[in-house]
Amino acid sequence: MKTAIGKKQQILKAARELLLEVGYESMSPAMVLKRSGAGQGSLYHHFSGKKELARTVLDEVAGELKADFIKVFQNDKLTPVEKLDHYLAGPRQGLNGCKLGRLANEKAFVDDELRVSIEQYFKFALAEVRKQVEQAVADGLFPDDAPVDAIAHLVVASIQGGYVLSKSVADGGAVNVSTSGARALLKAYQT
Amino acid sequence: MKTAIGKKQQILKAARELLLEVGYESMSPAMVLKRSGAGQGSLYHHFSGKKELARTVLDEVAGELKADFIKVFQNDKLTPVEKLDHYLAGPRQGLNGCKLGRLANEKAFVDDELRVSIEQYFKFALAEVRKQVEQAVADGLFPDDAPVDAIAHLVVASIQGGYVLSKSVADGGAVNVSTSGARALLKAYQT
DNA sequence: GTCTATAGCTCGATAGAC
DNA sequence: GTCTATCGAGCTATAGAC
Repeated sequence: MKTAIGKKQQILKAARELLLEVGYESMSPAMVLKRSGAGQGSLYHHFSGKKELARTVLDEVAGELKADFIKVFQNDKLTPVEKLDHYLAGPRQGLNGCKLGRLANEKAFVDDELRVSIEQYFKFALAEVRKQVEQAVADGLFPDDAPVDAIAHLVVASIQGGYVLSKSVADGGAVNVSTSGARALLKAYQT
Repeated sequence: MKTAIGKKQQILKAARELLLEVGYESMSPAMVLKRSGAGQGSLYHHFSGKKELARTVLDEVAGELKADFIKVFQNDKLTPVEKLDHYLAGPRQGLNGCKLGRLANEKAFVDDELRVSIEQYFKFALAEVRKQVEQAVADGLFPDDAPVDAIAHLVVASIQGGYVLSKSVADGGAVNVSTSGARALLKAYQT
């Protein structure tokens, strides 16, 4: 018999919110406990420490983002170029930042095991986008000499860079302007 | 008569390095003092605190980056599209991240006066890139109906997002792959 | 499994001698 | 203008009762 909602889930929920709101370095265990309503003991009973808590949340988030991805790209009624367009179309909330990409520059993610969560997600995303670009070339939608890897990187970067612009100029819409630029150029790129 | 190199300059140099290496939240005054060889008193004599120190460094950096920008875009022998291509060509060191954009997601930059340094830089960058895109349309190099603002955002985002990818997958080259994608699409966009 | 209490440390900033 | 000494607060983690 399962408990209604255990402290572990409340702690995970609070940590997920805080990782998006303030990032990893600025998220203290004390903040997590206050928001979740749990005591010190609960956190360190369920997790070895802050790092493992964050790692658990990030792996969950990465899995969800991958599922969103697959949902768009498995629609067999769309051409590869249409799938890329749908993926870019969003819309996105720029002031939050990407749940994973927003953490990439933090010190704890440089040499650390924490980075593997976001690394695996972005490698997956780049590979999925690249597949669509390759298919577009194979279908004659994009030029034969298209630099598929570069275009895949650009597609993902238009989102991540858009988030950086949104944060920098405090304009939640900037990320959607950026992706609309990518959509316009990809549309014109079709042969 | 000027002192050889005052403690103030040594502190600024150390802070500049640390802001690029570890970011703002993770840069403690103690680290700045250790690297610069100065004592506590020197830092708080020249600056009101950590925030003003960072603000001073970021304004300096923003000024330098703006100057680099102008150097590329004032070359009268290049077409607007060639200027954009030169700007994107870099190359860039992805593992460092953008000296300003890498900070955009930190908590202290959300509601804070610190953000104005990077906001002003990105607004300047977006405006400069947009001018080139507009000129390209005026010169008949880009289509008449080109979404100039969206393309300008995309150009800047291809760099910032490329840096995020480089950090995330621990591959310093990813940012240059991303910008090469933008270059390819812009080249093909010409009428 | 959850709680409170507290340890040991580092944070950003201040005091005051020279 | 530079230094050392130190403050109060908050950090991550542990101890141990229930």
